[in-house]
Amino acid sequence: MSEESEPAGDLPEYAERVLEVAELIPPGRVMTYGDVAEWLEEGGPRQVGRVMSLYGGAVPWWRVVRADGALLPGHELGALGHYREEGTPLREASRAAEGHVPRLDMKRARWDGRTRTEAHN
DNA sequence: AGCGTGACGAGTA
DNA sequence: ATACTCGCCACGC
Repeated sequence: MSEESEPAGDLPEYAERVLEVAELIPPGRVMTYGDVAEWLEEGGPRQVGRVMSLYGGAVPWWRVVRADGALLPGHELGALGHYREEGTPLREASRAAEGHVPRLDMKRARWDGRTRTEAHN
């Protein structure tokens, strides 16, 4: 009573917004944590990351990635499976090191939110 | 109230 | 390209 608390079963408004953006990202494309934060004009990359860590399971979490294109620690193979399935531009190691998980090709995979779905080839 | 931590990002060495 | 530092901001102890 004296203080406000989050109603169980519902998410904080900020979290809801973040998840909403995550769902907007078209398949084969990704957005960085920083981009999402900027797009929301609120919070920062770390806040977005926190939301994803807590509630990301309800949305295509693999489309929200780090700016350097590294896959999520602990979910690399899971994310990689989705990327291959969606045709997300990956930057496979030219060094052909086995066991080395490829990183995302941010240059091509990064989505600016222009609903552009156009060809990048 | 202070301190450490984290699904971050950019800059520097 | 990798490693490290600093800035950022919310949360937990």
